[in-house]
Amino acid sequence: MRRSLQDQIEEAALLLFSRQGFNETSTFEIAKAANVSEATIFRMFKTKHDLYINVLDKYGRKADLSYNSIFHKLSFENLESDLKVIVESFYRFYFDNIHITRIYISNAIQFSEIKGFNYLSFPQLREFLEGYLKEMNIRGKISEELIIRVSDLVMSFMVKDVAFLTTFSKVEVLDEKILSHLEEKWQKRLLLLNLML
Amino acid sequence: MRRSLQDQIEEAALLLFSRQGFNETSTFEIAKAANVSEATIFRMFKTKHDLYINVLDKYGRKADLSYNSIFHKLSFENLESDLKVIVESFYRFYFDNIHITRIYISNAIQFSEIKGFNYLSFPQLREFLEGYLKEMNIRGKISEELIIRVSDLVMSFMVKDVAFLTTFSKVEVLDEKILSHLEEKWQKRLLLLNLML
Amino acid sequence: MRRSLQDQIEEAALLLFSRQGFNETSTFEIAKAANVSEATIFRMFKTKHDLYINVLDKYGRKADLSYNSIFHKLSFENLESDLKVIVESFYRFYFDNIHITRIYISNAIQFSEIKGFNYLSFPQLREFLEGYLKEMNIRGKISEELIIRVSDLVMSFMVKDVAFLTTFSKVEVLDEKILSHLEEKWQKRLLLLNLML
Amino acid sequence: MRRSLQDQIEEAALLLFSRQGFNETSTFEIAKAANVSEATIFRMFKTKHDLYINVLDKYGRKADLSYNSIFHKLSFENLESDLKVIVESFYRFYFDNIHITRIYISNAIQFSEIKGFNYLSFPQLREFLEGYLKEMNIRGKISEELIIRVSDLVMSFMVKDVAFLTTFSKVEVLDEKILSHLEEKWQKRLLLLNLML
DNA sequence: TATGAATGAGTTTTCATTCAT
DNA sequence: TATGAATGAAAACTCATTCAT
Repeated sequence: MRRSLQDQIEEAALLLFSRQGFNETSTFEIAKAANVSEATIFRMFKTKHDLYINVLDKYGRKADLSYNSIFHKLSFENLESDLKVIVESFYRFYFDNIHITRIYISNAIQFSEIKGFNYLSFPQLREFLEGYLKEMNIRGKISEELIIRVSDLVMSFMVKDVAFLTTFSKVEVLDEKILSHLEEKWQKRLLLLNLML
Repeated sequence: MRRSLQDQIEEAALLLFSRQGFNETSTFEIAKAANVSEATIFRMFKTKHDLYINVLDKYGRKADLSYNSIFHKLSFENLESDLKVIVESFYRFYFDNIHITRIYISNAIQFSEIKGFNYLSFPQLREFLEGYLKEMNIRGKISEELIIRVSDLVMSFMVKDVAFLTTFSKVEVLDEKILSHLEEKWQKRLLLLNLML
Repeated sequence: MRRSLQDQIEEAALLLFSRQGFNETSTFEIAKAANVSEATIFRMFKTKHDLYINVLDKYGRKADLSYNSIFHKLSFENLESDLKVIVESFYRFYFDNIHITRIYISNAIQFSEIKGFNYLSFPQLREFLEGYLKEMNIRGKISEELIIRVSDLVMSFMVKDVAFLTTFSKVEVLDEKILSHLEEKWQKRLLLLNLML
Repeated sequence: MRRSLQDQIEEAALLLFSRQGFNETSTFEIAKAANVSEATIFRMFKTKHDLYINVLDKYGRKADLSYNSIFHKLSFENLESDLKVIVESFYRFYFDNIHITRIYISNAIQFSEIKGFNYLSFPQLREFLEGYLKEMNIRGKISEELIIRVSDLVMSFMVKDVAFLTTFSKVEVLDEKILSHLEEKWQKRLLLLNLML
């Protein structure tokens, strides 16, 4: 029961911190949104800042890419079509974790606790990508030196897109319209990648 | 004399807004940093928000790329070496205007007045870059269709670097160490560009 | 317990608003007088203005003439002696509600929420008076056309007295001296009324 | 020239104090309305309160009934028609001096300097009225004891009307509509006076 | 003389946090 | 355990008043 209460608070906080920022979100608002009293929040978290860190940590950890679901969609034959699949999966991943993503991006300056870069460039995502590229190298589809270069490029485009969509454009849901727009962009980007091969 | 005082206030505000954000900076802090009373601030700017907008506008306008100083450094022969010059000039430009740049990047979510993207991708910088590429096209050094693709790529890398350096890493001065690190990165990026040619 | 605290605040506010006016009374003063912190006031009332309206409403409603206590003092035989009784009751009523009365009178200009005239001319008081006069008409003691004329005259004198006593003379308690002075005045005024009969 | 400047200030202050009250009117507003700097106000008047008193005194003194203009309109034959003339003159007088009148009425509570009653009941107006009634007594038109009773009654009605019109109804100009409404009221009031004769 | 510039002392209001129950 | 009640500290903002020029 208590667990559930703590969850309620953390969820409400996540959403509000994501939409309004830390200082713009009052504990009163969080309490109301979580359907508890302010006092309850402070019994569970020493300070508002504590709650913040807790939320970051919890949802940061939770954000976990399900590799298998991607793996079995890959051909390991055609780099281009595989990258399309990977890229879309990544976008979906970011937007499935939209709130934590946005907090990391937009509050990075004020809170040194956030090592946004690492999170955003998502070591795991990069790792996954590089894993795939290595496999492709083994299979003789790309040269070794291209592994890092391709992953750099792909992550760069991804991160930039996500940052701008979530902060400047305040997009919270990745609908069909946005997806097709991104697909178009990547059509051209993949042309560039083809050149590298 | 008055001008100077207003300048003091605006400068102090710029710095503090850049380092701490809008809501994390109190008018008291600004007053102390500018060596004036809070009342003086409010005589000159109706509200704190007014001061903010004013600072953005003033330093936004002030940020102006001096084209000539770059132009005469360009060979218009070797794309790679020219791009190196341009890219470094751009970095320097962003860091000469570090505070306004960071404000635009980090406060974009909360203030719709900020069209951070446009500013950051600096229409003028992009224009300059495209101008150069067009010239190179005329001189037969690159194909027409590459103009936009190259400029997109260059700006993407630039913006991402600047965003991460100024917000996540809180770098305020572009020292030799960072420059050489960036140069290294670009070494590889330019290889990629070469492939496109 | 909470009720009591709110009461404290409202009472302190009533007194201070009555003596000094709205703008001349700071929330700090009210808090001090009510023995609470300013924050408590603002938890209970969204704004200072809200507190003001609340006080007006609460004490305005509370001000309620107890008819019975007057009725059984009336002879319904002698108009003059009955009017003396009524008039004194009215004065007492106004001074029992001295603070709300004074607020209504003196702040009417600035706050359109206050329909001071209606309050001051106390529909209920006038109603009561007219009720009595109608009864006297039925009993054949006065003509019908005199009902409204007498009530007008009596209310006019009353309102003027109360307004001047409470605002210009700042009287807060209706002591014997004032009462006897008013009685004297009414001696003459009743002579006038006798002429009308 | 300076005289003119002081006049400007006093006039602006009179108007604003009348419409908004003392505390609701800032020296900045007065300065702007008077087309001078705030500093100029404080060179001429030690404090804002000084300015207030000065304005009251100046315009209080200035408010002066022109007896002659009324006198030659009186018949000294018919009390009723003469009173109509006098009463209308009085109303006009109050509204010609609307601002000072309203200040006296509405700020009386807060400023003990204002002896609003004396002003409002305008010793001179009452004097004039009593002077007229004495003359009528000499001419055998009314009994001596009625002099004071009639003047009391007339002044009571007048003062009440003016107070309500200027404060509750915020009337500033005595137009035909209001005048005819007042005339109607006095039609009935004069009936009452007739009874006294 | 007249004023632009500057401010100290205050105002209303917010909010994270504590505490008694 | 959960919370309603209470608040200290600070925030943005106002304004009468002073002072150098």
